[in-house]
Amino acid sequence: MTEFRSESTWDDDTERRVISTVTGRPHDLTANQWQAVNHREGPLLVLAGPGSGKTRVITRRIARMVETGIAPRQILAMTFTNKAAGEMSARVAKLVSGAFVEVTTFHRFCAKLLRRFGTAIGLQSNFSIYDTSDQMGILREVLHRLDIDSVHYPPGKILSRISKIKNDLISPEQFAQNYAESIGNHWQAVVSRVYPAYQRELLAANAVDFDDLLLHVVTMLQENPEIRGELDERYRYVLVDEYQDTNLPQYHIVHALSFDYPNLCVTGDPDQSIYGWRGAQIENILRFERDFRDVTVVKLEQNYRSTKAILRQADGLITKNVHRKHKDLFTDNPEGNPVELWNFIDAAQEADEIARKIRAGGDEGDRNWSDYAICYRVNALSRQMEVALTRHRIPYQVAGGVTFYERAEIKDLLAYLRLVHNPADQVAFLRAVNKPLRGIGKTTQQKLVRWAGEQGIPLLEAAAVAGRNTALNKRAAKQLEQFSGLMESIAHAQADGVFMLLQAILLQTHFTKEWIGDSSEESRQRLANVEELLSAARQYDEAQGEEGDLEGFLETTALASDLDDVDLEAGAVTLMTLHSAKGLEFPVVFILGVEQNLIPHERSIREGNLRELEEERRLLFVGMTRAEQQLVLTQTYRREMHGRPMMTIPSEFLSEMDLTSIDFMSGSNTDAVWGGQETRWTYAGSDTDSCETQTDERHDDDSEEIQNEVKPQKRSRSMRDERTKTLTETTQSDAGRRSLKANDNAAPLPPKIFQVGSRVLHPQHGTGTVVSLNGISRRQMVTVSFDADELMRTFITDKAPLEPLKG
DNA sequence: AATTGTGTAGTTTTT
DNA sequence: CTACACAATT
Repeated sequence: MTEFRSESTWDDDTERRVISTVTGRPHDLTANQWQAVNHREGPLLVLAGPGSGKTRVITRRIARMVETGIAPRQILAMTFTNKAAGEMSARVAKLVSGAFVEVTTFHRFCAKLLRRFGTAIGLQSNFSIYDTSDQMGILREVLHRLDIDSVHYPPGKILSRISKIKNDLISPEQFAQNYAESIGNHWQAVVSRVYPAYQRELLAANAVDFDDLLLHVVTMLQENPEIRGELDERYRYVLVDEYQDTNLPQYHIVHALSFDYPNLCVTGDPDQSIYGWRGAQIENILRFERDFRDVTVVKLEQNYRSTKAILRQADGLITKNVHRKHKDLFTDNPEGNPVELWNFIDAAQEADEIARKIRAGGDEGDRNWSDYAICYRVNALSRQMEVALTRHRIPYQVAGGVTFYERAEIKDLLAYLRLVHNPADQVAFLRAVNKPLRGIGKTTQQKLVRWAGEQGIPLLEAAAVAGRNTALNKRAAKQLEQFSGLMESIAHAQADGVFMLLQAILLQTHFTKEWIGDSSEESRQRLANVEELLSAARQYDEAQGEEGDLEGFLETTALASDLDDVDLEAGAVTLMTLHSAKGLEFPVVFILGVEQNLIPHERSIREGNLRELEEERRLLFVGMTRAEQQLVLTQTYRREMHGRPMMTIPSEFLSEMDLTSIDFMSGSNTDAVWGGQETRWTYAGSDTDSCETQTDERHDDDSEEIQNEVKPQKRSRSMRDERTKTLTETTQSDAGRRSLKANDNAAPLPPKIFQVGSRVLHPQHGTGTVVSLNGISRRQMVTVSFDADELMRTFITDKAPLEPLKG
């Protein structure tokens, strides 16, 4: 036993002083957590389940390192989001006052490196950072010049392809060469022309896109071993959070900084890898132990967040993933309420009932609005929820949407700032040049772009000498020269800080002139936005003191995210996608639309690959594990998809859990039990009248269109008698349904009871054995393996002429 | 140069 | 159905 050592440390959550034990381990850390916190030299992998106190471990570990004598400047902690970086940074600062530890995002860190070392790869230090709309601007120019039709080749799609290629660390030259050497399709042909041109334009504009921030750093580190060595030595202790979400460039960066000093600590959870579609490589975390020698692995499996009931269902789900490292999730928390599955007729009812429930929780006084989160797979689902919350007068915030810095007038103003800072910035020039309107229209702009391209000079320079361009008419040339003069004057304005510079711009350009006299709501909003930008600039200046440089301000605006201003204590219900919910926690969580084609998303089903399906499962897992006390999943009977009402199919994930199903579809309830699952059994007879399923017997190429569209009732009888064909095999005519209608006011038919393994009889297919059950209530489905042909067929229990056999 | 019309596509999006 | 981009108007 080591010598008794008395020490005390700050509890980062409660600010309570905690006394250490004999082992030196603080009371508020478990043995595993302490092992991670106390680890010093060598690679460390922390596999942290949801709610296992991962952030605490990281911050405490950083504090511990500083306390035990490591120079703060040798520590680098990297996260993905500003928010995570901000929180972590604040917690570290609280633990070790006075010591500055660099806690930053990957992108910010890379931007910083490029400002310093970017010249090594042909970038000037005042480069601009292009967001998606800026990228579009460049790309449109490129497409126009290459005479590529943007209808067949949408810029957005091209960009995402380029992004994918970049994330695979393939340079334009390599891509073009690969294409030349192999038989490519027309998309590759286009990309092999566009990608190099796009990249050239970016460089000419002294600009980088988000991917480039990482990519250029990788290149810079590869081509300059001395810089890599210097940085490796400087950052001797590197920590990376959410390592399961790193992509290839990030992997290279982290490794490049951990070669001579492999004190790399990564934390993450393979089960929460949900950004594979964006290039994140779950393999990075899975192979960590093979990437380094002598890796210490710490597993944090105890959950401090959720009830036993919630954790059990989440764990039950995630264990269905085949490609997975085993983890034993457990909690000492109470059992809590069962996880519920609420069944609704449609999205309107779904939204209304949830709002009603939240209202009741708030009114009873034991819940705050901010206790609730409503999550969904796609943003489109937020709409009806918003309507319902508004109607019930419940305050809410939607994570996502348009970032402040992406609003038109703000981007316009920022374009001036960017142009001051980086006169080569083409997108900024084109944005600013005619706002406010000064008669420099599209044709003039195109002529200027062409001419400047030929001359090989930036647009601003070309504008300054526009008189020499014979293609331009006199008037246009004069306007351009005037604009150039204006920029000159702004750049030389006696401006101390960003705030004053912005004021100079507003003054000299008469930016707000057209809105000032106008009392319309739109103008009012725009002026308010401008005010807000001014105050953001002032705050920035104050925070930075005399240093208040333009570069830093622009970087902050460029790297801002719409998640940054989600305030968890805002006293409002939070609406967000399952993706943006990662890392958050709420007492009560609703997950909307747990339906096939929504989650798992239709795309992941269509691709038919397990990898994508498993990512969808992880996504649901992430959503479920956000809940502390109460978790509710919902599904509806029909839902509008792409504007058309469709019958839904229960998510296949539902059958992988054991949820308490509650039916909101009608008032008349009869209890029933299936496969040990308690269910409120309902027939919504009156409602069945208003909708009808339709056969999808087309065999054209469009047949990937999903399942059964709901049609209004005015259909011929013959149409009504056609068979329903869902994704599943199915259903007998609606004989069953008709009898139901006749029985409208009579006692409902008892449900047929099937269990996995039980024997059944089908009039056409003969006898068989039940293989699995899926779905609930009226849409409970049963998959049967038939004796005759050994084929599996799935039926909607309630519609198929399938009878349980005894024995 | 702004307005109106037409067509088309329609996940998720830490930066 | 709706949002968006682009084209064709005035």
